Amino acid sequence: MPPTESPTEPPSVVRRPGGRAARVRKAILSATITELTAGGYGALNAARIAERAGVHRSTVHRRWPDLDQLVTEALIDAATAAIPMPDNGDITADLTALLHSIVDYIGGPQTRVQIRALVADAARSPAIAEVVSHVWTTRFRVGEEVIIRAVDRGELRDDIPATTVLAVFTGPIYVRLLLTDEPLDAEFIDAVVELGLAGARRP
Amino acid sequence: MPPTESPTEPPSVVRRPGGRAARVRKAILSATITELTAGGYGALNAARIAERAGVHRSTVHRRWPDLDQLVTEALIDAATAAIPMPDNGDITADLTALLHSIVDYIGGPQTRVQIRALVADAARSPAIAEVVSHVWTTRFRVGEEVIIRAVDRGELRDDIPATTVLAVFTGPIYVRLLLTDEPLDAEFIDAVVELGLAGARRP
DNA sequence: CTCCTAATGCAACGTTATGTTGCGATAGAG
DNA sequence: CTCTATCGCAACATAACGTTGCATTAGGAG
Repeated sequence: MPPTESPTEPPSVVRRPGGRAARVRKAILSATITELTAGGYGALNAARIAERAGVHRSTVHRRWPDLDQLVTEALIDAATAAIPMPDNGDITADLTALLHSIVDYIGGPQTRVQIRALVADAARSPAIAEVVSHVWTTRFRVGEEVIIRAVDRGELRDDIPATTVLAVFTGPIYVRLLLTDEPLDAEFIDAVVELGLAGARRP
Repeated sequence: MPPTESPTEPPSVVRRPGGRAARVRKAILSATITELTAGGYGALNAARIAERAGVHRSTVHRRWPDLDQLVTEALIDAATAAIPMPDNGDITADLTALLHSIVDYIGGPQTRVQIRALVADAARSPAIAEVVSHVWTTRFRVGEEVIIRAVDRGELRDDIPATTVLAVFTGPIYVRLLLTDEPLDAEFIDAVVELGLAGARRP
C-alpha cells in the first residue's frame, strides 16, 4: 500500500509520468482511436485494443474499469487538436480561413466518425455530456475570439452575443457534417460567410 | 417452408399486415424507443425491450438478427414525425415559426437522446449512414419549401441554393442541441433569423 | 549501482448479453 | 373450419466484459 495516497484520484493519473505507464496509456488511447475509426463503433472490444497497443487486456481493464470511459477519454484526447487562430485584421478573411481550417480538420472520414462518436457519447450519461459539451465550448473559443476581435475593430455589431454570431457560421457546417452529409465545398463556405456577415455587420 | 418466398427480403416485412405480427412489431419498436430514451444508449438490451413489449426475447432476435438494426429502424420510425409547414406569406414569420416548432419538437431531453443516437448510428456503417442522411434530407424538405416559396415571392435572393440558405438557419440550432448544449431560447432563435435574413434578402 | 515498489503480464474465473435452434401452441387468413 | 405463419418457451453456444491472485519487470530513489 502506498504511504501517501490521495483518497479520490482520477483513474488515469500517472504516478510515473516519464516512464512506462505514460507510454502504455498513450498506446492504449491511440489504439482505441485507431480501432474506433477503422472498424466503427460497434466493432470495438478490449481484446483488439490491447493487442494493437501491445498490451495485455487486463491492463486495459485495470486502468479503465469501464470501457466507455476509455473511449470517451480517447476521443476527448483526440479532440484537443488546436484550430489555428486566423488574424488578418479583416473579418471576411478571418472567417473564411477559420471555416476552411475547420472543414479541413473535421472533413476527413476518420474525424467524422470520431465526432459522431463524441456526440453519441454525450447521450450515454449526463456526466459525459458535461465533459463533451465542455470540449466543444473550448473548441469554439477560437471562433468566438475571431468574432470578438471583429467587434472590437468596429466591423461587427455588438448587440448580439458572440456565441450566437459564431453559431450562424459554424452551424451550417456541422449540420452537413453530422446530419445530411451534403458536400462541404468552398462554394458552400463562401455562401455561408456572405449570408451571415450581411446580418452581423455593423449598420 | 413457405411456398413462394422472395430470396432477398428485408427483415421486417410483414406478411400479415393486419394481424398480430404488426402489433408485435409496433410494440417492439415502441419499447425500443422507450428504453432508449429512458435508460440511455448503454442500458439497452434485448431482454428488457422484449419484457416491455410483452414479447419473448427470441421474437426480437428472430425479427432483427442484429440488435443495431432494430435500434436504427426504431429511431427512423420515430424520426418521421412531421414538422408543420408554416405559410404566412412572410418569410420572417415563416422562419420564426419553423424554428420554434423545430426547437419545440427536438428540444425535449428524450428527443435529444434519440437524435444523438441517430447521429451515432450513422457512424456504424455506410449503409445506415445513407438511410439516416436520407431521413434528415426528407425532414429538411419542409424548410427548403419555406425558403423556395419566399424566393418565388421575391423576398429572398435566388442565386444561392435553398439548402444552403436553410442550413444557415437550422445549423445554429442543431449545433447547440448536439454539441455545446447552450440554451435554445426565443432570443437565440430571433437573432439567428435576423442575422440570416439580412444576407438572404433580395437586395 | 542497488533496492524497492508501482505497474504490467499471465491465466483462470464468474457474469452478462447476444444470437440460435427445436418444438409445441396459437392466432390470423382464406 | 383448416392451414400455416408467427410466437412462446427453453436450452444452448458464443463472445465480451470485468475481476483477481500471483509472478515478473521496469523506473525511480537513495
